[in-house]
Amino acid sequence: MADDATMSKRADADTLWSISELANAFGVTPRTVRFYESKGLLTPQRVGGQRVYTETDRKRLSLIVRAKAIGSKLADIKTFLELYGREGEGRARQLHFVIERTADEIAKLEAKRDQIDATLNELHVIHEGARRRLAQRAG
Amino acid sequence: MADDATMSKRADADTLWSISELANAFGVTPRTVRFYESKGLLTPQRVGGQRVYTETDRKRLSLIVRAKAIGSKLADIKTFLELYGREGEGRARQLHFVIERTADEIAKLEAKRDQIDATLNELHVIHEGARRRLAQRAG
DNA sequence: CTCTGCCCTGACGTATACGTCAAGCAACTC
DNA sequence: GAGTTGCTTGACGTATACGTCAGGGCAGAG
Repeated sequence: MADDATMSKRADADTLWSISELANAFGVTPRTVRFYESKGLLTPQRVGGQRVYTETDRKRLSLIVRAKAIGSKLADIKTFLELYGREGEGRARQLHFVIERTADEIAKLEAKRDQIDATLNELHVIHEGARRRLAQRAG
Repeated sequence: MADDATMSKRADADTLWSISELANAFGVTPRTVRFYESKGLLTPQRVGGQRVYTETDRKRLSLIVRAKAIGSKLADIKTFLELYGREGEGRARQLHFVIERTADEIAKLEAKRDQIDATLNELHVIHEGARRRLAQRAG
């Protein structure tokens, strides 16, 4: 099963990054990346003391950045990341944990999206109202 | 009783709240409400030193709480509130300001909603994957 | 008249999420 | 081989959003 798909993936999957390369790729600072590591969100390998990041680390950081963008706290993101890590494991309790936690997160995010939609509606009302007033004034 | 609807409406519009009543109504603490005032987000009237909140204040707090729930910072919420305040004014520069700021906020929120949708999709994949594994295991 | 309850204003403490030095090692360049 | 660049680990500083006393006032109940 170690086939072509695996091989072609490996070209990407084998790419390694330094801390500043990875940080720049996501518009954050090296300090931020180290901070995430100190919080247990990233666990890069070391080569002579220097941090070396793999594709897996990159994906994790990607998720962190996006989760932050939607207002999640780092502590929440940590459990969130653990869902990805545990998904592969087959034990029933792990699966139950994943199912419950994802359901929770889904509910939370959907509620958040509803709030955003409500706020968007209000903003549209204000926006269009102001535009109409300006148009009347000009006309 | 002259008119039930009018009366009950007036009762709402004229209802006054103490700080703890208002705070409890939104699940926050009086300290939080005072903090928002110190940041210029609320400007209740005073009666012998004591804060008295009207329906307008209540609506503002409602907006603050919701905006916070979707991850806005208090500083942003302040300008946001000012959009509501300025909407009534007719001066062209004010209208332009409102139009631009609302457009900005709309763009931001739509981007945020897209991020949430993307994350929701991933969560659904994880959730369903785990459920299938559990089902196979059971079956 | 004291007790209870709610209010007030500072002032200091706390959690989160980093930024900003400081001091030092390692590799490459000139 | 001195300088530049990039990495390392602390340690301390900062902004946000409050929590938590501390100390005091007023108003009604007993």
